[in-house]
Amino acid sequence: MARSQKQVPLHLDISEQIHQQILDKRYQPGDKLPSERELVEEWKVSRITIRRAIANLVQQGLVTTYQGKGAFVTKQGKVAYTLSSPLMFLENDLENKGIELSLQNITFELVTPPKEVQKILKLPAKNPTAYQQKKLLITDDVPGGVDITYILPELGQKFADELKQNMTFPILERNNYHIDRVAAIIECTSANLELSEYLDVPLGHPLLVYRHTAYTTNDRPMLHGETISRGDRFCYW
Amino acid sequence: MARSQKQVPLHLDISEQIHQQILDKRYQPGDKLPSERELVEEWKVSRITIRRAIANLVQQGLVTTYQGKGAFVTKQGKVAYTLSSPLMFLENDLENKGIELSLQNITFELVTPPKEVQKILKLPAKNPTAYQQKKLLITDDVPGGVDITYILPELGQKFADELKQNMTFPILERNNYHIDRVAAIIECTSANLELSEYLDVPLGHPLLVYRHTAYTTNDRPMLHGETISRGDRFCYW
DNA sequence: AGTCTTAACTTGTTATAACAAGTTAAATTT
DNA sequence: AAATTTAACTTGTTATAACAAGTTAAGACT
Repeated sequence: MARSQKQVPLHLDISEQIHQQILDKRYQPGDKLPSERELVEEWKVSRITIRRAIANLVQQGLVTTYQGKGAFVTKQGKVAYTLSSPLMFLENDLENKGIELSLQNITFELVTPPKEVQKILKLPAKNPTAYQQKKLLITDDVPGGVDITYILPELGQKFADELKQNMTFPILERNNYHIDRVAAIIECTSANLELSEYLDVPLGHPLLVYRHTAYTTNDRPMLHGETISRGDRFCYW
Repeated sequence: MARSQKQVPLHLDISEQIHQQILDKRYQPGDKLPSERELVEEWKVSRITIRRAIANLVQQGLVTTYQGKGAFVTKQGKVAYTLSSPLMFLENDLENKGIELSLQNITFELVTPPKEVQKILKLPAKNPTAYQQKKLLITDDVPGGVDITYILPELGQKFADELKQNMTFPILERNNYHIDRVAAIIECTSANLELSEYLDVPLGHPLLVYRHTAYTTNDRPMLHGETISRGDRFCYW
């Protein structure tokens, strides 16, 4: 088993070879990898090296580990958000694809938003407050995303109850708060501890961020927020 | 130093506290964290725990380590791709922002593409070949993205030299191959070994993927590829 | 002054060891 | 038969230790 004459660390060598075995279908999605003990014997290295090799695969999203059970080849499969008809209709959009979307309110409270948000929402310099809402987006009973939105205080107060149970944009439209324009950027981050717990992913897991600001007539901002979803389960079309 | 009554592993406790110190500006972007030896003394734990704590921060993109130098708080700062005017004009787009874009051809060869690509490009069942080009996108002398594109053989052959030095879309337009429509999805992945080496990021680093297919009249596909860029440096607008 | 060597740092890799904690199925008891 | 306990797995956490490899600056030598 001629190991590529050093230079490359062992753990990388091993994880790359297992990676190749996954590509070669020796281990298929859903399959359990050999246990750490077995891999230690197979490769004649210490457990720390095997654990690092598996960690490499986990970081690449190829393998998922469960304490007490084992390490399994990750099953892929992404759902596409449709962007062309804007995000407001996400609910219907997913429904068309046969995916059930439900919401769970995490927090809803009046806060002093961070500076950037104050600026975007054009809040008054003295007493700059807005409602901050955190919502968990659950698709097919699995947490798929988190929405963190800052809403102008008058709107937040008015629709507090509704906001806790429904998608934000349709509520405004229904109540004659016309959304004139949505400025949006799509980016990508790594899960921090809070997000990793909400979304049930490991620290650093890649996440898609849809950061948006909704304006009504005269370019007056109504809300600003970000919808953060699991990068392994969603994409924008 | 009442540690949150166990339950939470030490390395997480430590990385979260350092995270908080970064937010509190005790360590600012670009600053060097204390060395592992110093942190071991400060926290009275073993080096393995400190290393794990720092690894947590690295995975979240908060800290970058350099062998022999130390661990530094990552500097942020993203560049926005403009999507509304499609990607073809990326070059001008970045130029407007004062960013210099250069290309470096990695590979350019006739291959048999994977099944999905064969289908998308409507390649003939017998002898399904296309040119595969890998290009490195360099912004301000730093690798920022990789473009992997499959091009119909007749086009690839015709513009081989040009393709190795310039952006793909403008070449086609210049030569009267009109691009009628571009189907695109944006998603997010983790860096595998190959990408991590090209883009100089750690394994598993979040990456933005712009997967596109360009069609000419009559819905005839011309090329299909993906532009993969560092999630910490780019976003789509 | 300028170059080279070296010593003292830094992070990276790997081994051994022990125990914690979650899962599963066999063995035991009810 | 059903419920409970236990034993044997699994991965997760943490400590100690030694050496490899990259960086930096002080010191020695031209």
